[in-house]
This record gives sequence, structure tokens and C-alpha cells, in this order.
Amino acid sequence: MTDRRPATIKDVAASAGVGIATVSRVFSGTGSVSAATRDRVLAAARALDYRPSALGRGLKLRRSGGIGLIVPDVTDPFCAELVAGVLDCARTLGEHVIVDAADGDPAREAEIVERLAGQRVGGIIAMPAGDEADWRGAARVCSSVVFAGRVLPGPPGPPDVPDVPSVLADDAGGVRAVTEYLAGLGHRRIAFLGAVPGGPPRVRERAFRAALAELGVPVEEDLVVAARPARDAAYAAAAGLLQRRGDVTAVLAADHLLGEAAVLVARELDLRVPADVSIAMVDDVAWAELCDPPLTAVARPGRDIGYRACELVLREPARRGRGGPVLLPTELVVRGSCGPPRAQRRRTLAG
Amino acid sequence: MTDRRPATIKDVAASAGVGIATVSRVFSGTGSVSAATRDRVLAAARALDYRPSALGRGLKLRRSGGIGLIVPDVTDPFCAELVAGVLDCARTLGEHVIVDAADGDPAREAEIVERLAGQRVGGIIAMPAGDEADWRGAARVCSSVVFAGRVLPGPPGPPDVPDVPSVLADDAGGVRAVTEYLAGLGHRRIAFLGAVPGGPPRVRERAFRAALAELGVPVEEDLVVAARPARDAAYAAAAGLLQRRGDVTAVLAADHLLGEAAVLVARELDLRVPADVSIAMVDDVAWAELCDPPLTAVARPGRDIGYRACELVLREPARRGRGGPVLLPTELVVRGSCGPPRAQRRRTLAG
DNA sequence: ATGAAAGCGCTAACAC
DNA sequence: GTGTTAGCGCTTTCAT
Repeated sequence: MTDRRPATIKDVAASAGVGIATVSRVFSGTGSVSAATRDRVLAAARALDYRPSALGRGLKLRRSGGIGLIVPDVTDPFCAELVAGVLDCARTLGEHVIVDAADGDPAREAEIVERLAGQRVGGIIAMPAGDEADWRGAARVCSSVVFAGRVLPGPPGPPDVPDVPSVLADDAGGVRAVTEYLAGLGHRRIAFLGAVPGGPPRVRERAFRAALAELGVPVEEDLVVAARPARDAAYAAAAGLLQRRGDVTAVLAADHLLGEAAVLVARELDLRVPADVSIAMVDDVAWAELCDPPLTAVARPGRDIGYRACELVLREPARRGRGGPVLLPTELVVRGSCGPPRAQRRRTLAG
Repeated sequence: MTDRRPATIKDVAASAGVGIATVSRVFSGTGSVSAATRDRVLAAARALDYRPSALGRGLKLRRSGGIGLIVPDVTDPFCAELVAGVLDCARTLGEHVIVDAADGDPAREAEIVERLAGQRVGGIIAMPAGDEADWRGAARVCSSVVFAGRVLPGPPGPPDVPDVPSVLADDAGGVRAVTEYLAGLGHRRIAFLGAVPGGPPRVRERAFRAALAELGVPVEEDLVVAARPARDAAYAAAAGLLQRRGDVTAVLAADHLLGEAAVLVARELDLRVPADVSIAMVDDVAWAELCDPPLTAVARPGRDIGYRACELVLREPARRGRGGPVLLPTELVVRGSCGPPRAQRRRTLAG
């Protein structure tokens, strides 16, 4: 059984006794073909197991179609949801998706963009790791780029990269909601476990401060800590915080890694949740519901973000980022990890 | 600023004052070019922001390169790890990966295969949902297909689809290890929460039975239950089991959905873990460590499986599935959710 | 070492 | 309605 090469349009044309243009018309749906001819062509194609080559078509049309998707890490639950959303939308629209993970490394991200450009993808969706400089070139390389779930780091005020639209979760709204919830429970010494400066723009931290200010609760700088986005750093930050300030009654973690760290440290310190400390976090990952007590969290619509971004990149390549980022609503999922604050407490790590 | 079309090899040739063949040679590394000429070409290319079109190259070479990856669900932690592994390997080898999710639907899976074939990918890696019939055609459509992390359902004995290699976790070994561990703790009434018949071949269940038999522990049919792969079905199965048989001292869940259900049901029934029931599961997902007590689990090397599958599909398209599936070792991660059995117990769901 | 030319499989004008 | 033809951007003999 020799592995013969795939049938081409020419084979089908010959076998059906028609010209190749007719075959093309049948498969691309363009032009008009008589029903009889169409049937003959279809029959021949089926017999030959013919499948139009996206390569030939793409070359002629000078675009391969398809979109590129760059995330930091496909195993991160939020990224995975976002990927799933993009896949859903692309499938609906009949496009394929080339996925790659940049692991937060701008250089690797740049390489991926380069490869995607070589593939002549129709658009790129990215949760960017690099900064403005890294993406300035990329935007030129591909007709349409959209950022999803995250924007470029940089000064708070101005837009990120000119003309790159983005679709994001309303993090500020989510953080405000959970902060108000915590304050409403009676908390006054709320700690914020956030990401390091220099990383993505700290909209969560800013929203936290703003919410506190609005509620008339003074912000204690000592309670706002930042960690690098890694498990050990997150744990260290959480441990440092909870040991240093035995009087915090609630911890708001800015992402699921930080939330995990908070839960682990609380357990290590024999702090009961929520009796001794309330814990809440951004990102409603699967374990939030499984842990004991289940964790109150701000759910970001990762799937919707991906879907929307894909729509943007595929359907509206013209309209570029006009009107600022698309903000999708978050939802505060209240579970058992937050309660009213308790009298002063002071603990240190055992051992 | 007009969005002019990308530079072609012809533009570069003209700009560098050489023939297009020379430019081709420079970029494909084939043939020999004088250093001086190479530099001129490179300079011209840089100036024009030239990037070879994978389309043109692919058409000429009659293959687009790249590989297709089909999983049931990218948000499933195991699938995500597998995807990450494939991505790692493909990146190393300079190939791109088209990913799509079939959601366990054979029809959707077939469509995806069809699309990938149209893209003329160099190979396909799949965690298959369909059965032998569905894949018989696919294998013909693409020169190299490999199954990863799962094989086709079907009769236990014979190979699955002729000539389709596969790389799998050693599930049987993992289940045997955890079963022996449980038995070693003193458990005699161990329940098995598995997948429905008709789904993937029940190697876990078979391994469980075999291990029990080997240990001289009689298998009670009543303690071996199966659920459809969905949260509600898993929960129902776990609840039914634990209520019906208040005397089980340990539960072995065949995947993380089932494990989740077991944990939730145990909590609902006010069963202390591991004092009242020990719980262990296959799949060492993130929450296993976060839940209280942390769950003992069989870790499957999802990432390695993906990596290996990618190597197989890319490097050894010739050697097709000779010597049966590649089996990668699992690891029993012992945490706090299993302990010695306790005296008889009898509980029912409150309300 | 380098250039000219022939296609790879397809679509889009343009004839008929 | 249908066939013919000219490329799309590239690799690859085959000359030079």
C-alpha cells in the first residue's frame, strides 16, 4: 500500500472531465456551476479523497487564514479558559488557531510572533509579556493584533501600543467589589497581595487603594505587598505579611497563585479561615470551591475574553482599538472564606 | 501610512541585485553563497522587513509543516499539561502547532481532522474521542498520527487502530501502586469510582481488580461504580456509593472529576478524611495539594506524554507504532488523605 | 557561485 | 456555465 500524495484539483478535474476552474468553483462556492456538473465533480472528489489544499489557496489569496494565539502558559487555568474561548470562536468562524506559550519571556514571545508572521496568519491574539518596545514591531508585522486578558506594562496614563485593541476583564470593578464586600463585613486592616511593580500595570492594586479611599479606610502601605509571579515568591510574600502583621483580619490576593500562597500560609500558621483571617482572591479557579472553606473569589470571564478577542481579530480588522479596551464584567463569587473580623490576633510561624 | 503587502523574495532579489534563487539559498541554507552576496541579501531583506512566506515554501514542498493537536478540552488540567508538552517539543523543533478541542464529540473530532488535513499538517497528535471507525479514515488522511494520553475505546485484547502509535501513562501501574498502598494501610472494602463502560478501555478498573486479586482481597461488585464523564454524574455516583455502602473505608477515584466528587460528597456527609474514609485519585491536579487534607494522588506525566508524542510524530514518521504503546511511568504522591481504616461506619445524607 | 525557468495547488480574469 | 490562462512566493534542477 503505497502512500501516494494527496489528489490535487487537477486530478479531480481530469477524473470528472471538467476544467480545474470548475472544480475550484465547486469547492470555493464562487461562481455558478450546473447541478449536474457539481455532482460529477463532487463524486470524483470523493472517489479520489480530494481535499482542497489550504496552501495553494492561501498562496493565491496571499493569506493563510488562521490566527495565532500567544499566552504565557497554557496550563494556567485562566489562560486555558482564554484559549478555550478563542478556539470556540475560531471554530465557529471556520478558522484554525496556532497556539504557543511564551512563558512570560519577551524574547520567546518575539520569536513566536516572527514565526506567526512567516505563517501569514490573519491575526494575532496575545496575552503580552513584553513591553511596548517589543510589540511596536509586531503590530507592523501582522495586520491585526489584539491583546486579551492583559495589557502591556507601562505608565498608567497613556494607551499602550498605538492602535492595538484589547479585551480585558474589569479587574478594577472586581477588586472594588470584593474590597467593598470585605469592608462591609467590618474589616479595616485588609492586606493586599499583589504583583511586583514593573510587571503588568497594577490596576488591581490601584483599584484596591481607590476602593479603600472611597470607603474612608486608610491605606496602610505596610499591608500592600508585591511578589514576583512564582510560587515561591508568592509564598514568601504571604508568609512575610502574615507573620509581620498578625493584626490583619483579611487578605485579598490579586491572583490565584497569591491566593494559593495565602491559603497555604494561613494553614501553616494555624490560622482558621475565616475566623482568624478572611481570604479572598482574584481568579475563580477550580480549587477555590474544593478547598476548605471554599474560597470567595472574583471570577474573570476568561472564556468570554478569548471569544471576544477572536471576534475582534477576525471580524473587525478595520476598526483598530478605537474607544479603548473592551471591558468584560467580573463576578464576585461569595463562598465561605470571608467572615466578620475577630479581635486582635498575634501569631508567628511555628518552629 | 499605507499597509503595504509583505515583501517577497523577488523584492529582496531586486533590491540586492541578485537572482531570486540566491535569496532562496540564503534563507533556506541550501547550496552555497559567497559571504559578500549573503550579506547584501541579508541587508536588503532587513531593509524590506522581508520574511519568507511559509505558504510559498509549503506549496513548493507540498507540506505546510506544523502539527495538529486535538484534545477533548484545553481547560482540563491533564490536557493542558499535555498541550504544554507538545508545544515545548514543537518549539524546540521549530514547528508550529494548530490546537483544537473536540469536547469528546467524535463528529467534531472528525471535522477537526478534516481541517488539519486541508492545512497539510505534517502530523496529528490526538487524545481521541471517537472510536476505531472514526479514526480509520483519519489515519489515511495524514501521514503520521499518534495518540497521546488515551487510546481508542474497543475490545481489550487487540491493538486499536492499525499502525497508530500511542504514548500513554502507565495507568495500570499507577492504579496498582495506589491500590497496594491502600491495602497496605489495612483497607479491605475499597470502592472504585470509574468511568462508564463504552468510554475509553477501562484499564484503570481492570488494574484495580487485578491488584485486589493479587492481594487476595475479594472484589465486591457493589463497590465498583462507573459514572459518565461529567460533574453531576460523578457527584451522583459518589453520593450513591457512599450512602449505599457506609462501610467502605477507602475510595479510589479514577480521575480528578471523580476525585472532586468524592471529596465533595465526603464533606457533605460529614465524613472526616482520612479518619472516616480515605480518598485517593488518579491525576495529581493543583487542588490536590490545596484541599484539606491534601489528597493522595497518582500523578500522570502529562507534559512528558505530550513531548514524547510530538517527538514521535515529528522525528519518526516512518516507525509506526511498532512495539505497542510507549508507556510513561506514573508516580504515587502520598499526602494526608489516606490512613488506616476505622471501625464500621454508617451514615446517610442529611435532609 | 549564481541566474533562468519550471512548477507546487489554487483562484480570478477573461474568453467562449 | 465552463475552459484557458496567468500568476501567488517559493525551491530546485540546469545552465553558465
